[in-house]
Amino acid sequence: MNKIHIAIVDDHALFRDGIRMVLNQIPEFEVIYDTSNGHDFIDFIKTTPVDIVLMDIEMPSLSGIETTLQSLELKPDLKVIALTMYTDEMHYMQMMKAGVKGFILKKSNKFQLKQAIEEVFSGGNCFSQEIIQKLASQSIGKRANDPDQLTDREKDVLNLICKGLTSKEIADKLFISIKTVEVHRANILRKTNARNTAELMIWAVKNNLITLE
Amino acid sequence: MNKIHIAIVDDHALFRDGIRMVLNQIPEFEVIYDTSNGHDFIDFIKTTPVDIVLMDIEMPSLSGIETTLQSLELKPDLKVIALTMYTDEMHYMQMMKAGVKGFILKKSNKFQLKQAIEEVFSGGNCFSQEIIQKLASQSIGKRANDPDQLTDREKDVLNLICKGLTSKEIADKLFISIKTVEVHRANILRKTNARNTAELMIWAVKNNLITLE
DNA sequence: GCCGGCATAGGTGTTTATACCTATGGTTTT
DNA sequence: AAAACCATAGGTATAAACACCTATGCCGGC
Repeated sequence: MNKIHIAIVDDHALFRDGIRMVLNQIPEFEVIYDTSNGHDFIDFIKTTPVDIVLMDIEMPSLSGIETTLQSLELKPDLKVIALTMYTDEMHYMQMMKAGVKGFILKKSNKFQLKQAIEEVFSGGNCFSQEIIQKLASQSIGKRANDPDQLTDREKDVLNLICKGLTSKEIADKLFISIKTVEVHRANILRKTNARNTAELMIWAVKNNLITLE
Repeated sequence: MNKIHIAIVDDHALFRDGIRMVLNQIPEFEVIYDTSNGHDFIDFIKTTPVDIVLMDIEMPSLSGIETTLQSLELKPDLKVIALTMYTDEMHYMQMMKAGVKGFILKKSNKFQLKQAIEEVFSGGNCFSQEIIQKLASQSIGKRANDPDQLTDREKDVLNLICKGLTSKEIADKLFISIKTVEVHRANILRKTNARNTAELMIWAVKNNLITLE
């Protein structure tokens, strides 16, 4: 029987070691590679086929989103499952857009992980219940109030603002000019009637556009 | 030979499973208990002796700090090692004050973890290099006086900041100079390791010092 | 009585955010 | 095709936040 070949990309070494052992304990799985950064992973898949990748979203240097995009450009059949700590709409949307086949929260247990990998390997999707419910409740909450809708790009910027990034850092992350970020900021403030970053964050939390946990 | 009995308290099940396997692989270690929450752990140690506890700091409901305090009240000889994802001065100070014997970053590797456990078990301390350097650079010029938590006045200012007031508005509201508010702001930022208002609000929410709803 | 922590406040910078403005290329809608 | 909207980006300001400095009066512990 052919084992499912799994790679792990996560900057937390302890977590990586742990997942590796958990998965290797399951007969049909074999972790063939793990690394702390996206660059190494991109190099790796150039030479070695991989069935499933468990990809951390929050990583320094090359983010999980960027790594996924570049990986799928090289190997369009690669099945990427995003590992995330939080339930965060922006990450979710970006990763979906990037082409991941599923999400797993780090607080899931090994049975859920096993199920997710099997599901995705056999061609399906896997999105954790909590994330789906959260998204659902958010889209309901959105229709209820707020006449001034933010555009997709504005939501991207809003999310990064609420993570504590400066305009410069947001510009670098989104590969756009700081001036563009400032325009988005100004438009967001106008639409939300917020006077500054703090009021903006309050608005964002109250309108369920971001999560602070 | 007597094995070192280890317990793990962390709300991320996958991480817990992983660490458990990593540690059980090492002959002199034995993970005898793991749980996702502090309450269960407190109950557990009432009946069962434990040598080392790996304690996650960021946990919902009962925090790692509270759990550590209550555990040490019950079992003063318990050796607690804090597991943390971030490098945040307030957390270190609070955990140190609570009586932990060491810190380990989640991005450490298993060798560092093994070393840390052995060191603490044999009566020593273990504070990861990165944390020590960070603390050292922050406490240059300071005395042995531990800057533990926010003062009452700082909490007043923090609350108003998180309500969206500017420094000027806070000054007017508290009948003090804007310069004083700015000093408080700076001290709060230093103590919380936040770089700006957004990061400060994230910290405040995570530490239950403010509510946004 | 001394010392440390705290709240107060001023000085002097740099960096970041915010407020306006114009402008262009690309979609989508009408 | 024209209109409306969006993302992009530059210019020119001011306002606010942040960094690092000194200093003083008050209060509580030793």
